[in-house]
Amino acid sequence: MNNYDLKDEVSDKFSLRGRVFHKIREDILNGKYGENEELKEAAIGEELGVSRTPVREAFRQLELEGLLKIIPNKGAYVTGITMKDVEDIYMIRSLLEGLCARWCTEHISKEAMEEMEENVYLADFHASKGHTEQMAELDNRFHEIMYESCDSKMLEHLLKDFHHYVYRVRRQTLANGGRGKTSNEEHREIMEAIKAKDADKAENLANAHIKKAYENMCANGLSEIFKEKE
Amino acid sequence: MNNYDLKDEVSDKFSLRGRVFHKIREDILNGKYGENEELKEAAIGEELGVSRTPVREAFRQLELEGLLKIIPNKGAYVTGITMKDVEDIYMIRSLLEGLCARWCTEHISKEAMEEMEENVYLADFHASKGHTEQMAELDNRFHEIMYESCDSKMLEHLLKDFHHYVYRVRRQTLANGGRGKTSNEEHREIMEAIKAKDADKAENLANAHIKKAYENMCANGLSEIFKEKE
DNA sequence: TACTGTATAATTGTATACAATTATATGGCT
DNA sequence: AGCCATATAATTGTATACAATTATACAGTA
Repeated sequence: MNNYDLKDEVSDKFSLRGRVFHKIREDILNGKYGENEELKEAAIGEELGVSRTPVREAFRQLELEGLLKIIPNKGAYVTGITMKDVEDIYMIRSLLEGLCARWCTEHISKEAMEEMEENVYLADFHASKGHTEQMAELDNRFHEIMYESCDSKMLEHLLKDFHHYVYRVRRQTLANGGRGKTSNEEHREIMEAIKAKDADKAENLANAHIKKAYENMCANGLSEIFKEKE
Repeated sequence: MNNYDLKDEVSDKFSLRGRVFHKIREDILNGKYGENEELKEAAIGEELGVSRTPVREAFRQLELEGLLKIIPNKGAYVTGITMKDVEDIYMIRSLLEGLCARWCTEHISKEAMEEMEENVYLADFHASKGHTEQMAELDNRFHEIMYESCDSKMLEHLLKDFHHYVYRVRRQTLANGGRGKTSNEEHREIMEAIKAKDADKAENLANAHIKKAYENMCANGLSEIFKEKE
């Protein structure tokens, strides 16, 4: 079980529709379908061994996620994700993670605060050992704790969406650079600001944290991922 | 034709599914269905004179919009929108409109800039005449110009979503207070900052503009709308 | 009465059939 | 040849039929 399947709550993995939804989304995000490619209900259904009905429902959901563009009576076309989209998302995320850190400072529970501290200490340990897999898990969890502790369903939902949307890109670049250690230093600072109830500081730090993450991504071959398509 | 039906691009109004989607959404936002009420596919379909198929598709979309919660094999339940949601959205929007104004400053076209100027001058005129209907239209359009000129599909989409999401609430409170005039003063300042290529100023002004709009909403009976439900 | 298991009904999930729309191919015309 | 109209095929939109799951009612038992 990984932490990235944030949409499971809404589109269960076990119904046909849910499985189709997840499958097509992965295929789009992994580049199986190219930009502007037309997806045919019957073809997808046959490939997955289901009828058109669940495929259609999945299409409608993917449209609202922005991954498909459906033209009535015509077809469904892959929207994909561009380098500019990634940049925009990170700038938007930067602001929203800042707000999230602020609200977190005001609303975080004792238990969540403790998990956050634990997270930072544990990540410190894994960083020293070079455990990249665990580092990635802990990084995700750190942000998730923030999302869940800001006491805003709206903001939580938004940030989780973004987080997932750039998952594929992150996965590629996280492996490369050895940002794990410095990233966790930033987590520690954010955590301490929250603990000290310094909302302004927490906001600014979280803000900067995302921007640095983006800069690091760029430095570590974000353009490589897109070079074949753009 | 009003400017609020921003989802028309994605769920056309003329297919059955599109009509069902819009109808149910309106009914939820207008309070026809209460919080946590269960919506049955067959009942809705019968009421609208269509089969379950388009109803199901509409349900799946409404789930992703956050207006329905679908429990597999069980049912669809109305989520609704709370006062806290509105507050959160306005705080989030405040940040994002700021970013939008910044990007606008960097990317707006000559034509859009001109339309924006025109918008402000025209609104000035209608404000002096007390034409609230036209003022509302121009207010919407002002923000839409910004959204469309920030050169970011991501941000544009997000802001249009939020804008629509609080439509019902805005409609109720816009009529009350005579904020039209002061609101347009703020528009003018934002417009001039964009024209002067002062991104920092544009961002700060747009930021404050949304916060003031929210404060005005609260002062003009936001709580009245929710009093029967919360 | 309270509880439980089972049968029945209601509801959602999926597949299929048919209608409407759009794309493609064919043939005649200039 | 190039163009247009028409026929044909392919694809999406909707309705219906059936399967699977969940809720409800009821009888039997302690």
